[in-house]
Amino acid sequence: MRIVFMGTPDFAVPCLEALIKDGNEISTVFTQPDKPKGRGYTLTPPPVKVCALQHNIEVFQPETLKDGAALELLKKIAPQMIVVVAYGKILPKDILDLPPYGCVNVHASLLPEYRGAAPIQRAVIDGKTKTGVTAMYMDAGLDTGDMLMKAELEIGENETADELHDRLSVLGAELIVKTVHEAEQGRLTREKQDDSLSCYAAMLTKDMSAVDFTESAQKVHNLVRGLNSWPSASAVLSGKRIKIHRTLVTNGSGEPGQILSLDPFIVACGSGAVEILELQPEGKKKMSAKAFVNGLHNVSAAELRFS
RNA sequence: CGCGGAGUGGAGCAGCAUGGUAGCUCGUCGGGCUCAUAACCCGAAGGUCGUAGGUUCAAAUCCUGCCUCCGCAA
Repeated sequence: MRIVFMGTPDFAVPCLEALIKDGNEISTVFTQPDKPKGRGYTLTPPPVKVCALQHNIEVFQPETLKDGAALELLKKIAPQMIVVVAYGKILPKDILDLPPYGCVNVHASLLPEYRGAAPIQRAVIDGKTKTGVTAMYMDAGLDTGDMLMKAELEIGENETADELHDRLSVLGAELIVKTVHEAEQGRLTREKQDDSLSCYAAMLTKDMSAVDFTESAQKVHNLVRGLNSWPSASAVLSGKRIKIHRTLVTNGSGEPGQILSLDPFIVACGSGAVEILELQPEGKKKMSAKAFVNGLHNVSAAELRFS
């Protein structure tokens, strides 16, 4: 099938690669403009662009799709289908209506749950045990179009959002290839989303990264997992800011934030306790809790505390 | 030149303002104790202190350039 692909971050790359490998004709990829990133504000191309260029596919990075230039270009290409995976821009109606096989989107949740920007992380933070990917026709709303196909998977009890992200992106790649096949055969069926079951997964911000140890151990653990590896859960330990990368739920009780033991490194929560496995002091590399404790000089558990 | 922290045996740190003996907690290896052990005791190996210059009788420590890693911010 002749497809125009639109996507931006890592999550979209396996989908693009799978569609290429499947033999579809992809002459053009749309992705977000390069943006300044990291220390020194280096202009960085989005992962989808890097992938597309490796396959000698033409890349367009319009600031907006609304000024007609994008529509004109698309009319010239005349794709049979437009596949959109985490592109990050709203497609205007005249583009949505252009391809005969429609505009198909892959979303990293079991819709109608977790519409929006951060479905993977929100599912982990909420302690969900199951999630998946959904292929759907796009309409004017945000992730509100009719659903076509889904694939599910279980979330591990200690799985991080990053790990889940990687698994879902592979699952999404399989799903979009299947969806394209089914579309070619004319076998797709639409299913309307039940809006009453929907919820919105808003974008993550650094404001949410602070761990509240008065919460239950399970909630703390879920936040740590869900915010890994960005923006990361963080807390202040005896005046120093640290990121908390990996935890386990364990037994123990004490004042929330109190250090119950150094080896293993255990912190009391509102109910239960979490063992911190991996952390990162500000300005330092990520390290095991064991290594962190080794670096403390004659400090006892009682002298440390999360505030 | 966006702001800031840091490079010291395999890991995490101290030492640096007041230059002069390589330190701490672990890990590793050997031995001991023990029914046994991740526990305890004894012993050992392992570092040109990121790199290139400079100052000095003498530099991990003071000065300059470069490389690398990380936090913030985006």
